[in-house]
Amino acid sequence: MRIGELSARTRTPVRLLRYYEEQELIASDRLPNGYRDYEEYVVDRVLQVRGLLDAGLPTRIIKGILPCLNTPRTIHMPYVTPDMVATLERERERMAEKIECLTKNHRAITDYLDAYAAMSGPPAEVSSVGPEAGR
DNA sequence: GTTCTTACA
DNA sequence: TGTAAGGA
Repeated sequence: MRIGELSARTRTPVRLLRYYEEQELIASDRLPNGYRDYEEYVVDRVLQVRGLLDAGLPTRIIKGILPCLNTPRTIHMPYVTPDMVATLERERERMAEKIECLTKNHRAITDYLDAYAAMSGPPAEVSSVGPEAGR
């Protein structure tokens, strides 16, 4: 598939897809006309990269550990260096902290919403507010 | 109409 | 990253 389709299927700006390729996070072949041609698996690859990026990992790190995260989770011992293991452990810890923070804020919002619902009456009152309200 | 590279705000 | 320029 060409870059436009990959962009649509991953909801990722074309600009970013080219950037990921520049950072060697994804690969592509070239069509006779010079257009990029992507394999089907790249769709999942892009989604995974975005997930990692969202988790706070820099593209630099992702480039290094991506091979370890490929599915099926085949561990290529020959290429796993102590350095990579250390990086993975460090990132895992960072993610755990982020999850804690998110969980905390998720609770705060949930509590607020519950309190608001309790003082503003039955859900039926508020359910009339929205994109389709008043029609 | 879609994509490409390069470069600047 | 967004966006524009100038081509193919």
